[in-house]
Amino acid sequence: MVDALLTQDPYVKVALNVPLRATYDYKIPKALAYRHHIRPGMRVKVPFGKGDRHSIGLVIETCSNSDYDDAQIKPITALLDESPILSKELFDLCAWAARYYHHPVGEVFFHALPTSLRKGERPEFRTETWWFLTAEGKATTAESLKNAKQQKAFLEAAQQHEEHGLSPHLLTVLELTTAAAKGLEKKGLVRSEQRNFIKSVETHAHQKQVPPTLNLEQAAATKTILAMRNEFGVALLDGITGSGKTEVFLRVIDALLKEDKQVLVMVPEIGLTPQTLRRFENRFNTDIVLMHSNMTDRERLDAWLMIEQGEAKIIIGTRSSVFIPTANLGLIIIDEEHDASYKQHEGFRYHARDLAIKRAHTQNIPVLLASATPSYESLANALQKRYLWLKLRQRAGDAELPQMERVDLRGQSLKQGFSENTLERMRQTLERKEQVLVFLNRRGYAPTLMCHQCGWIAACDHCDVNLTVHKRANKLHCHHCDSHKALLHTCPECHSTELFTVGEGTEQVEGVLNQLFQHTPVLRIDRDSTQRKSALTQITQKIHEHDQAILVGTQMLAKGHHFPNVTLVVIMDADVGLFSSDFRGMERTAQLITQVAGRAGRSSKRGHVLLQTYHPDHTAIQCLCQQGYEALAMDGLRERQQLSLPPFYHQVIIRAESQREQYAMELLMALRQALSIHLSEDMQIVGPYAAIIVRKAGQHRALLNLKSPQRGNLHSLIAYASNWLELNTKNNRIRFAIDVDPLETF
DNA sequence: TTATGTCCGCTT
DNA sequence: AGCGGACATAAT
Repeated sequence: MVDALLTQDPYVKVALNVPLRATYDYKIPKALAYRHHIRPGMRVKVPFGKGDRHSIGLVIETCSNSDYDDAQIKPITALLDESPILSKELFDLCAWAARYYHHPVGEVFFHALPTSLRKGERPEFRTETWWFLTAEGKATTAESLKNAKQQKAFLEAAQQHEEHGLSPHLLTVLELTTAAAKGLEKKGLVRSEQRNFIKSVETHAHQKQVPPTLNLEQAAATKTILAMRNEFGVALLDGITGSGKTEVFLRVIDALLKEDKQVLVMVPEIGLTPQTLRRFENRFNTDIVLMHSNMTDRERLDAWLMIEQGEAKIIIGTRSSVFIPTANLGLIIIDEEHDASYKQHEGFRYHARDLAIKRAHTQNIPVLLASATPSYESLANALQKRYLWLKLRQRAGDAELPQMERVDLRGQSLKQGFSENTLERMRQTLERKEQVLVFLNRRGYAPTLMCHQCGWIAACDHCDVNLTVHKRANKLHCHHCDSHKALLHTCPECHSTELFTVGEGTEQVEGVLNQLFQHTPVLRIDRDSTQRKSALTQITQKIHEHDQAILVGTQMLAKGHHFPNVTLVVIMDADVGLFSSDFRGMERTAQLITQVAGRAGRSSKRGHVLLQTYHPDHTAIQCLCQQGYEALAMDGLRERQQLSLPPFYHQVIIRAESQREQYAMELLMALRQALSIHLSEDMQIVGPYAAIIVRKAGQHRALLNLKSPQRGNLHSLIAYASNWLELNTKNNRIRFAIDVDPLETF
């Protein structure tokens, strides 16, 4: 019997890219089994759903039997990979993540792949056409082609580049046409060859920078990190703004490159990648690959392959790059590790920092977390000696940390949000030909549009929020669901034309400052002013052109930018987040203020920070101004411990949403009931409660909060809950999401 | 009466 | 997710 030779199991469990927790069994056609050995991590095309629809799936395991009746099991249509597309390591990481985050496996696996591979394309580089001289072409003089100018030029070039051939890149540089090439090919003088596209072979001609001298702290940190390079470990590089963390990265990377290892550098968002990229390119003579959501599918696949095959040694990427396959990874760096954008807050709600640590653990390599304002989680780990705590408390060069001053707004008459005192300080700064940075974390013109006659307020039709006025765009914009409508000039309720705005956003402040400082350029940096591609670069350029300038912006300003001539930072409203209902409000505010403050005085001139506040005596504001972020964080951690909050307690939030008002809440009440008999002593259930913004994008939202000091019990409870939810949400169009280690609890 | 909309349930 | 089938509602 030929079949006896078959060692392959007859069935496979396949994960599909659908929000379903189940995997599906298929049989392996004999013809396929004879020729290929199907293993976990390979992609297959399978029939799925009604009609003759097909989906791409990933093989989870092969098995000798199935719970299903053989007759019901359909055969695989095609095998798409000869070897697993996901390495064992990444496969295990995804499987672990699916379990940890209680998310459907298929979606997790497919999230780890670039879009083109999700669709079933082959994992191959883009190819490009190169042109080479033939023996005949070598013997022919270009002069003999005097009638065909283009061909003559082409042949000359081909002869000049006989050794390496002509790349498409060279063709454009030398202004040669493919038409000419094809003409010569017919004459047998040149031939073409399809070659793998490897990232444009731009020789980075600029001179490699000479590394600056490290100060003692930097040198010590570098040494310590290098000492842990051959095994798993987490180091927290806790360096104040301007302390030269990046320089430490560069030194460590340099050492690893010499050992031919790869380094993954994660950054919070795309905005930071070009800047980081430049800094790295100026130092290293190696291909650096970027990975972020603004790239095309093709670019992403090429980048993915470059890393997988070890062609590129350094990758700079956002959240999703934690899943990139590597040939020889030696270190993961997570810059601005406190940043909330490492956590995906939709669909598969993973935290890239936490997954990076998990990944490093299984690959036995170190992780470097870096921040001037570490998350309370990481600080707790550092305090408990789970992470190595490396502190940089000196600014690089002769720069000093800026002085933080409170500006008491109580009883002051304000000029469009500025106190007279603040304005005077701004004037003085500008007179010294220095720059002022004004921070206001609210974009648009004003957060409210109100009717003077009847008190009507412009609200979103789909969410329980007010609409933000955007004057320049002449729109009312919902910052929660992105819907917008034309700016109104008459009240829809009482038809009065006396509509007025309440509060200020960056757009308004920009206008105000233009009025107040007519001879000073005012530059706004927020999501609206930087939407166009390269707009941010243009603005940054302008900032560097002028010595005197005012920058106005939102938290975009807080993220890693270097403005050497800014010596005064004005924080317009330091009280936002002081009385937040979210327990992380204070942490966030402190991080934001500290980061923005850190933009001041980065060169030799001392910087100053003005915090406008109505609560100058608030302990947090006082602590931040006088003792700094670390002291405030230590207080915060003590408080978290007393109140049984993260990182001492672990949380899982179950969110439910439904078009109908009460459905989500009722579902969660029933769930709470169902869970109550499975509760162990140390577990708490809070809720269900309505989300702070109950209705968002037309959906009514409720939450159930589960807490426990121990992960184990919590996870089995969630596993039960997720099953229960799958069974109980089928028929009433309620959608649910499980959020493990949530960053937002409302 | 037929065309169009909405909800439900199923995928191996 | 994405689709078809069942049922309900609106137009002809």
